[in-house]
Amino acid sequence: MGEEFNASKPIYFQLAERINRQILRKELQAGDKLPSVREMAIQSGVNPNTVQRTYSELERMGIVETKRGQGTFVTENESILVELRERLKEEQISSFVDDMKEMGFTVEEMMKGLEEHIRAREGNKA
Amino acid sequence: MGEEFNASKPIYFQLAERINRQILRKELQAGDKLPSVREMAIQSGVNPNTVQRTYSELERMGIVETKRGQGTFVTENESILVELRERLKEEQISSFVDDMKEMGFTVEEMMKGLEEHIRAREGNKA
Amino acid sequence: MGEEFNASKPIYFQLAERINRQILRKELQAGDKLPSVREMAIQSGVNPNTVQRTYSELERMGIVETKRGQGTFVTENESILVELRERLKEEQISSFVDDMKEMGFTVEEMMKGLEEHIRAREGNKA
Amino acid sequence: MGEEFNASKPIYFQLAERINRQILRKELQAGDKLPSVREMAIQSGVNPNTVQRTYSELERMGIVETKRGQGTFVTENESILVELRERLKEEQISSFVDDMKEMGFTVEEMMKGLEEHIRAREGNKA
DNA sequence: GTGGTCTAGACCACA
DNA sequence: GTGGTCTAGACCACG
Repeated sequence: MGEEFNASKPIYFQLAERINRQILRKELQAGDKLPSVREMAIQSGVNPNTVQRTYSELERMGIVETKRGQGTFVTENESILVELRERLKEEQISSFVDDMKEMGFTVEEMMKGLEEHIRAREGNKA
Repeated sequence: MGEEFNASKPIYFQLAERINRQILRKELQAGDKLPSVREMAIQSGVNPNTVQRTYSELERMGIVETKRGQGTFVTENESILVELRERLKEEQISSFVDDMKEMGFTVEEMMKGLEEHIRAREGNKA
Repeated sequence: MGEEFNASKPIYFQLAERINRQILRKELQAGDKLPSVREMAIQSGVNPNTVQRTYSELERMGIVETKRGQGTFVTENESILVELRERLKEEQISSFVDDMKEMGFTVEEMMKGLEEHIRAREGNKA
Repeated sequence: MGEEFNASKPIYFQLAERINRQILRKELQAGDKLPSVREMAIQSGVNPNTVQRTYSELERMGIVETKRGQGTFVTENESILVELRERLKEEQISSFVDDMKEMGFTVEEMMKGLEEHIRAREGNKA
């Protein structure tokens, strides 16, 4: 049943992250219906209240929309999804750069290391 | 009392990571004495056995050397420290790339995003 | 309850030696399951944590592999077992030669004594 | 102050072994005076009664002789020393062979391994 | 059930 | 004082 949850961040937050990634990877597309709160609770092994909170957060961010009596859907507003994509990219990059700096690496080392890493992996694309 | 520990990775492991980063940042230099097991236990708020395990792991990796009755010291073998630096850099880069790919980003997006991020931060150097 | 432990070397280490010898003697073969940590603790009369440490060391050496929730098994990688055999043989020989030299015996005396000892024991094979 | 004592064998016995080895290595020769009980007790960091027992055992074996009012001396009876030498050699060899057999090695492997070990060490004689 | 981690508190050898 | 080992007993994640 997918990955388990981490104790360091709130579960509702991790669940939201997971859904966001599914959207980014196009596993969930604009307009797709999300599982119901109860179903998602069972799938994820968490309390329905937790799922409810996750959906609320996602709705607050404009990523999903709830239609009374029908369920929760990925927004059809593509620009929001584009923003989401940009925001997550920036977060990831930002924490990468911060971590590297915390370890004493210069930006030059990061860029050079990244290029080498990618070049080395180019042969065996997964 | 320094940062707290995360529940997702073993404490002894996180403590080792922390020390490794201190070494990378030259806060701990070759030959420097680490706090005694008991002292580090108090500083970190963990059990002395846990610190002991951390120090053992670091010793197994060659990063640290213990002198009986005297304490634990950062190895004077600079080449090991250089290797450590390279290994941690590669690990960090590797997990960054994997995470980004998992989120559906291409290598081009990563590189471009990174460059932009760095350029944007160049003005207000912290 | 098998043999008792010696006070001169750590128990976890002696237990590892014992298991290594069982593997060399083919009492434990590649792929065989070792007793669970708790069971081995009872059999050996030591604390489960001590057994855990023994198993960890063996795993670090590649001699044993753990499958979560299933148990600890002798590695199927035969070449590691061959290496183990060679390493232990060399260690045993090395300490024998060193001890003999420390007692003032020449290599000629060692070889000759060994040959005689073996020839004398050849008649009454145990 | 030399090596420490092991908890697995009685201290008086280990002390006797040590003295025997000194005799084998000619550090103590026939007729030499051993340190007084009190002095040896201090040198070795053990109780004088323990040293006394060691000397008694050595005397029972004919290896040393006590002269009232003068001290304890290595026997002048060379044949006893030769016997000692032979006995210790045989003990060492015997336990080596038993250990190797316990680990599943054949006598052929022992001999071949020993020869190779010695040949490899011939270049850099200590 | 399995192995893995952590704490508390003890004892040891070494210097 | 230092690090190293051991025990007792607890809790966890995984299957």
